[in-house]
Amino acid sequence: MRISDVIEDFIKDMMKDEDDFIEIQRNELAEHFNCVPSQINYVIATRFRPQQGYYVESRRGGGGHIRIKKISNNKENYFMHIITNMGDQITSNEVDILISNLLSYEMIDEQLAKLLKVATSDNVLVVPQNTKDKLRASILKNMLLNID
Amino acid sequence: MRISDVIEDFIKDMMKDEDDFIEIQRNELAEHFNCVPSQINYVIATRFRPQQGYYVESRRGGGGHIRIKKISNNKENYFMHIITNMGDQITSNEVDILISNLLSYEMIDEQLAKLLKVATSDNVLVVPQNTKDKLRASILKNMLLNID
DNA sequence: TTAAATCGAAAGTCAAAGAAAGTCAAAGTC
DNA sequence: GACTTTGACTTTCTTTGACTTTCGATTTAA
Repeated sequence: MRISDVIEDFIKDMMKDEDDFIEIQRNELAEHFNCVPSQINYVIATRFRPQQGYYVESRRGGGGHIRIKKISNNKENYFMHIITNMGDQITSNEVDILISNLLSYEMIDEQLAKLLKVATSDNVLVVPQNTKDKLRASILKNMLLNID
Repeated sequence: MRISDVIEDFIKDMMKDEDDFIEIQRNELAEHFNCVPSQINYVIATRFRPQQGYYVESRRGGGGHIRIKKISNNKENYFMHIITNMGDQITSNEVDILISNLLSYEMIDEQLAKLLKVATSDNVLVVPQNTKDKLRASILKNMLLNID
């Protein structure tokens, strides 16, 4: 069996018990599985993507960590559906439509709608035009993942 | 847990009770936490910046002290203060601290904190490293401006 | 008697060392 | 050919300590 799969299972096993998120130390975990630390990055990059329902954050330096959050079950249906089907780019127009759908189904309120809109709007994303849609998709997916 | 975080929490805890400002002795505090005095400077420099809503002044020599003042208490002012002091770049670490301040002063709730965090987190902003802080500032400012 | 020098008690600065995590591309496997 | 493993190198954040500056108090000198 691949070491990546073993690590994946191990992490998912940890998640079972935890409610909110789990925190790992990259080096420690690598040590435990006798692999190079960057293997952990690989596992996370391939098995814990937003599309798969995970949100990951980390901190370097002394006392650093990697934190992995699984989105809760009640969201898994609708939001996950959106996220998995979004692809890795989305235009600002498409976001508009998406948001107004969410609103009309009352899955989000006005305040939240505004924030989603702002955080993904063209004027706010101060990066080259041709990179906006990709960035927008990333932000949107991750925000949706984190709505209770 | 990092000693810097412990010290940060300790100071913030002191602030909770005080209305105007708190005063600490650098050496005394360092002694208390069994660290070098300059660690206190580090904590202040990284966690109590003006951008984060604090104003710090100090006095050397015998009977010296460090005084930390929390700026404003009312939501509008505080938000405006943050926004005007943010400059056009902000690191993800600074955002962390800012958010935890907003949270501890109950200016935002957990849900909102999570969204601010996510929308500005390093992993989510899929653009070149050297452009992240600028983009982050833009997103953050605009989101803050749109909180009711 | 008072202005200047001195002393000790703070706090400040800065750079080096340490402790994580991230990146990327080459090599290996299936 | 796609996925995985590996490792050298980079970046970020924290801790530490030697050295500097500032300030108030005290002593010294004119």
